[in-house]
Amino acid sequence: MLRTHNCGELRRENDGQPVSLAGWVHSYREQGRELVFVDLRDRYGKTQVVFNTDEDSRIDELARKLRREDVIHVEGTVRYRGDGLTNPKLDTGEIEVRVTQLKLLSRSKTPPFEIEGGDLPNEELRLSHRFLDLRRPELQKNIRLRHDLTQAVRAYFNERDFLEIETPMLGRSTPEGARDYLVPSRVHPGSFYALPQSPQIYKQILMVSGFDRYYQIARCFRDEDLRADRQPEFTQIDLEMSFVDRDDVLEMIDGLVSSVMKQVRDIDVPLPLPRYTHAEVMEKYGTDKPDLRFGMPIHDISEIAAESDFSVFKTVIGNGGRIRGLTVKNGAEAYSRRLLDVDLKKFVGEYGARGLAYMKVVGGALESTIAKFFSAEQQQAIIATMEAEDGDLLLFVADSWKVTCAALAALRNRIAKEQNLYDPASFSCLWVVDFPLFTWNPDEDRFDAEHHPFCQPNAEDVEYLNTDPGKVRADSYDLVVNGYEAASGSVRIHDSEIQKAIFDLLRIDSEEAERRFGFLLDALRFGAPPHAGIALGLDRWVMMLAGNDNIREVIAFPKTQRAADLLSGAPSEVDEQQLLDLHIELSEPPAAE
RNA sequence: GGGGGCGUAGCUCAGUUGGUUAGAGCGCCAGCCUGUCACGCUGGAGGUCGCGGGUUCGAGUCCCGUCGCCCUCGCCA
Repeated sequence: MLRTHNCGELRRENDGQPVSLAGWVHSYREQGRELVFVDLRDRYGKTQVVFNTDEDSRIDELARKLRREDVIHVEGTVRYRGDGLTNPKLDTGEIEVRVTQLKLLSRSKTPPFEIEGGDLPNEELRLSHRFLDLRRPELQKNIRLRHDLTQAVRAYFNERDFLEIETPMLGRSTPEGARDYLVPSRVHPGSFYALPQSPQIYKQILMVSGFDRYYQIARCFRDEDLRADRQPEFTQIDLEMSFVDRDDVLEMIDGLVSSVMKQVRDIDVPLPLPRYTHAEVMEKYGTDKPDLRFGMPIHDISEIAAESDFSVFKTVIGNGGRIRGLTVKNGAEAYSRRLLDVDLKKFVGEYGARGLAYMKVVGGALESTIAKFFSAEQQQAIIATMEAEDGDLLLFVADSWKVTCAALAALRNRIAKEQNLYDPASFSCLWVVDFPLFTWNPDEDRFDAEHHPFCQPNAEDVEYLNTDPGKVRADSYDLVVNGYEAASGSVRIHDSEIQKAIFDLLRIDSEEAERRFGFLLDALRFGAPPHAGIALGLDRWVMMLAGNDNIREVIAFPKTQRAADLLSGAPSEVDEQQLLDLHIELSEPPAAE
């Protein structure tokens, strides 16, 4: 071993002890020719080491050549620094190591950015020099947190009879859902594997095989556009249970969430986590993943507006639309006319809203350019419906149901942030249940599965399967944390006849269904237990627990928005021979250098 | 595919209505300094203003195109 201690553990009690340390030169301070201080750093902390000619002039000579990020090994003696000479900012600040032997293990080029202190460099540089970026304490902390979370998850499931089972990365492409990452087969010309979007089918088959309780920290791949909270490869905490119903899964995850939050961040989560129906949150918050760290629900004034003289609202209602809005408490003064007419209007426009109407509540009545279209009685009705008081600002979107949802949900999040309506360090966890089983796809003239095609219809709604499929609720559930989808799951179909019926509704004919999912259908015909499961987005959980809003901050080697790895240079062109082996011919030659 | 933002020294940024030799802080290099710890002091080096084209007597600045990064809509069973 090169070291007896790490750089974060020496204390005054170690005074006089001979030690050896190794690490990176974090900073370097020369005091005249014969006294040199170095803060030596490793992932445990920093320790000041001292070189002094009194001890050995050769060491001192070498010490003066040290530069930041050089890797060195020192031997020496721990010494209390002396009264008035300690540094309270360092855990090891009461002591220093007086060096008697110095060895330069590795020289460092001058780093392109500072490891600590100063403004963060742009992300491009951070990603191309990720090995340096990862030395920063923030990322070290995040990666550590990720480890802690993963271990807490494993411990929780291991204690409850779950088996951790791996499933294939090279699988079959199922064109439903997200775009697949494809891997060409060398031995089967013209055929491709797909990287898993999730281990969905395999884990269901594991239930059929009798494994009863499965979990996996599973890497998943989706070739879709990236966002701040989305990477093309990401990690799910995936699990599946047999002989359970919805509530069993929800309770299991309630326990997981509270246990993990307590363990890794000492956060107390009251159980059970509240449950809302999909219909309820869409009506109240306009989204299936509401951030409930604050209130500000959506209110609907369609009925009042229909009776008013305001033709813009009446036309929308005549076309089957809705007039819905938000009440910004004490917001009347907070938003200037310019902000409302330009910024916020443009903002809701991104979600398809053609306009943003606003009113202020002043002296118990409405003040607005459109107030004149509403009678005194209607104004009172609006104030009552919006639960508004003097000084409040009312914001309205008049549009289709869908557009009012999207625009107001986004607006609600934006305003809450701007108005500091919540503590960003707080947590709100909730379940959303009873999602619709299908959504109508007008482009393809058919229904699409809202969750995935293996989701069990709610028993009460089975009668609508043939008459009104849009009405059928699914036995599915999402866990929402701070406005993020943090987990998603469902009770699965374990009857091949029902599964076939669902495929029919999705216009996947039996031949096609057999071709795509035959192995699952076949498995379901050999004695499938009722089963249900869920998958949690590990990266998002770590991100939230790290107090971050960017998933790249909790992934060691993330990709850019264009799915490139700036460190390794992936994706890259390959040799002609590799393409030949894979029977691949490029339709367009790559651009010349 | 659409919308928005950014790109000037190694890093973070400033740079006026288009006008002399493009600046600052940090970092880097050299020297000085025996108790520093954001050390201090003195001096110095360092620029394809992302790239290409255009307008102009003159472009970091204006116009067109293009590349990269970020946010976002669509997309993400």
